[in-house]
Amino acid sequence: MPEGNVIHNQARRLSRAFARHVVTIDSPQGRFADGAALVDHHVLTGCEAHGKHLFIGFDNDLWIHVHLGLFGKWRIGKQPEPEVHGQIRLRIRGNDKYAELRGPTMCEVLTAPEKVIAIAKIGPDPIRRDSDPRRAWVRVERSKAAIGSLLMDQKTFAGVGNIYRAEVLFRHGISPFRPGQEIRWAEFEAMWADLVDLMSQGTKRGRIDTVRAEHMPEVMGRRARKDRHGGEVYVYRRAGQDCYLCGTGIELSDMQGRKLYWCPSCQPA
DNA sequence: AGCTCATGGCGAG
DNA sequence: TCGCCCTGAGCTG
Repeated sequence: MPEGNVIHNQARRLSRAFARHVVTIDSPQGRFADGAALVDHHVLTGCEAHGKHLFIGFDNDLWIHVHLGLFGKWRIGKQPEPEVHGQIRLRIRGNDKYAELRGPTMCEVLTAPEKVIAIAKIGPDPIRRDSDPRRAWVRVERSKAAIGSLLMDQKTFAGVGNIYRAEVLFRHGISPFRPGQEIRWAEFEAMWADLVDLMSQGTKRGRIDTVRAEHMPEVMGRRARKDRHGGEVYVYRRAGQDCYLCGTGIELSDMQGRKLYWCPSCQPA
């Protein structure tokens, strides 16, 4: 259940495990058998992440394009690999490592031009140094849609998901319901810079932490014991609990079918 | 054992 | 905007 930081992390791990190796590619489940045959026994040249999209390159100029969706998962480990169990869409085997992909929304083979087109459809990704935030700004600046919705729009902010959306809005005191048109350049610029920092940190750590150092003592003292997603956050999945900073109850509503968390007092309309 | 929910996105209407 | 796809963990009973 990944946001962009996780995909970038996986791209690095896959590159480290397989780049420059001749690899065996197959599909134990069978649903990717045709695609696997196109790149099997080729040299894996490297992996790239663009937002939540992962591209795995081969020396015959073909790419595997993977999107995990909500349920997809990679498992990467050292040989010997465990016995196959469950539905493995794609398996990669090198000299000493293996990787298994389960449950992706998308797993297909693209030619190099098709890969260029796929990337062009994605907006700027805060984790990539080559991203141009002005591409996001022009979409925000002229949109009547809520900023909470724009942050989840992959053509505007590639790689941002439900946690970073909620947390970056909280950190900047911005209501999720404010239209893009009413966001000022300074606010946008600050949020973008913050996403670059938070998501890059998230890539290294493999978890999403958004609580500022000066608030940690307060948060650690009052947070609920059980929260599965793993990092320290201000509002995500904290509906009904008190805001760590002002004590107001964290609100929950539905925005385009996704859960949205915010503090009505720290993020006034 | 069965149900619900999850860091997503697509296509039909 | 809704339903649907995909899988696994964490509940309930």
